[in-house]
Amino acid sequence: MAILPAAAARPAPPSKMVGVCAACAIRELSVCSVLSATELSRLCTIVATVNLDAGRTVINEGEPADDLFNVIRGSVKLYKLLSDGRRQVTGFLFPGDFLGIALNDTYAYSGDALEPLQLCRFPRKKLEILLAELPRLEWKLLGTTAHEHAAAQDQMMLLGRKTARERVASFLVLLSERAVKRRRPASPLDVPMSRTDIADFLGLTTETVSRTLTQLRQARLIATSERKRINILNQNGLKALVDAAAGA
Amino acid sequence: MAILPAAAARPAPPSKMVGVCAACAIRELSVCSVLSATELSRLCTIVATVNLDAGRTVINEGEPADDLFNVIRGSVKLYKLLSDGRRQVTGFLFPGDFLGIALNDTYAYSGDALEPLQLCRFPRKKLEILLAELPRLEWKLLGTTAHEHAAAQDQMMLLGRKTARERVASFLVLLSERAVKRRRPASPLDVPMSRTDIADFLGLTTETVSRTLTQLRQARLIATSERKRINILNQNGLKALVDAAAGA
DNA sequence: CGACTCGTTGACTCTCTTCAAGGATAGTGG
DNA sequence: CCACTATCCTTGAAGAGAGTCAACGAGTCG
Repeated sequence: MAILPAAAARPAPPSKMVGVCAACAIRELSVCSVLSATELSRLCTIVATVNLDAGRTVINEGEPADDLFNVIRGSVKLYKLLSDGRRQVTGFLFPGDFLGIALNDTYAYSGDALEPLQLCRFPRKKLEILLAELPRLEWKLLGTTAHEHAAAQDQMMLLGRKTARERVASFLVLLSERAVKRRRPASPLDVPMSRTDIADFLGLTTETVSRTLTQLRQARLIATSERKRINILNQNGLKALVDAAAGA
Repeated sequence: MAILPAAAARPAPPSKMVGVCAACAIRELSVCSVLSATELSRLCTIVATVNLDAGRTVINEGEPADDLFNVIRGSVKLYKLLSDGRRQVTGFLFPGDFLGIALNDTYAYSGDALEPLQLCRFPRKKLEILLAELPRLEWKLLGTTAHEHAAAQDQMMLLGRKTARERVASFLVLLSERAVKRRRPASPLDVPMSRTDIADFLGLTTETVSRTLTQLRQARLIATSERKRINILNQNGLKALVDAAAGA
C-alpha cells in the first residue's frame, strides 16, 4: 500500500518513549515503525516480552488466537499439517515479522521456534481496541498482510510449477534477500532451518533438497562450510535459476 | 478478524442510498456490507461499473495498480507467469470478491474474465482517501485480505503435499463451498474455468486433471452432464479425499 | 564413549508428465 | 441449416523427475 510512506520514515523523538518498546532493537523493521513516540508508549502498555527455547511452539493451528506477536530475535517456521502427518511449511519469520493475524478466532497455522526466540506479545482483544485508535498501525498491518499475501502467491508459483533445482535456488535467493533487508550479510547466509523444514517449505523431500544442494555446490554456485550456513558464490547464477516473473 | 461482526450484520436503511450501489445485487457478499447507507452513498460517488467479455484481461501483473475492483457478475482467474510460459493460477474470483490489493503500486498478478464479467471499479487513490474516513471499510478489507491469505496457505498445502486425486477433490469441494456461500446450488456445480485453468491452479497438467476426473466419475463421486458443469454425487466421499487439517 | 539426530548418497520405484492421437463441442461462414 | 474448423477434452503409451527405501558418515548430547 502506497499511502503514508512518510509516516514510516519519520522517526519519533525518543523523549516520550517509555517501557520496553523504547529499547526495541527491531522497531524500524516492524509494524511499530509507523508509530510516534506517544503512540508507541500506548502500545507498550499492552505488550509483554516472551522468550522461548528452540523447537518450542509459539502458536498452534486451530487453537484460540488470543495473542499476536512480533519477532524480536530468532526465527520461526509456520506450517500446516494433514492428518496423516504430511507437513507444509508456509513461511519463515525473522526479526521484525508479525505473527498471528487470524480469521476465525483461531490460528490458521502453527508456528515453532527454530532457534532461541524472543517475541513481544500483544493480547489480541486489547490490540484490536487500540487499532481503532491508531489508524496508521491498522493501515500498516493491512500493508503487511498484503505483502505476505504477495509472498504466498510467489510460493504458489514455486510449489505448482517450478523444478526442484528452481525451488532450492529460489529459497536461497529469498533467504539472502531477507537477510539484506535485516542488514545482515547475504553471503555467509544463516540457514537456521533443517533440511526437513526446507523440504516441507519447498514441497520436496529432504533427500531431494540435499541432492539439489550438492548439485548447486558442484556447479560452484554455493559452498557449505558449517552446517546451518551457506556461502553464496554466484548470486546472479542462482537468480538465473529462479525466473522471477514474466512481467519484467 | 472478529471485532465488529455486528456492523456486518446491520443492514442499512435504504432511504438514503443513491446511485448504482443502491441497486447492487451482491452488496451483502462484498466488502460494502459493512457500510451504512450514508457511507455507501459516499463510496458510490467514486465507483464506475465496467463490463468485460469473456477472456478479457482485467488487471495485468506488473502494470500500475490504478484501480481496485469488486466482482458483481461473472468470474475471474488470477495468475502469474514465468518467462517460459509456465502459469500458476493463484485463485478464482466470484461475485462479491475483491480484486486488486496491491503492494508496490503495481499489480502482483494478472486477472482474466472467465465469462462475461461485470465489475465495479474504484480508483485507487480516491479509495485510499476514503478509507481513512471509513474505518469499518478498512477493517473489513483487512479481514478480507487475511481471509485470502488463509486460503493461500491451504493452497500451498495442496500444491506442496497433496496427490493429484486429493487436489482435484479439494478443488471441487472448494468450488461447491463457495457456491453455497453465494447461495448457489452445490451440486449441479458451475465450473466456468477450462481444464487448463484447473490444471494451472492445481499444479497439474490438463491430462492429469482429465484422467483424475474420470477416476472420480468411475468411483461414482461425481457425474458430468454438460461441459462446465459437474454433478457432485457424494460430497462426503469427496471430502474424505481432501483431508482438511489435522487440527480437527 | 555410545546413542541419537541430521545430512548425504545410492539404487530402485512410482506418480505424474510428455508426446501423440482421437473424439466431442462450439463457433463460423457458406 | 449444415459443413468446416479450431479448440477443448479425453485417452493411451512411453518417459522422466522426484519419491521411497536403505545405508552410511558426521556432528551432538547425555
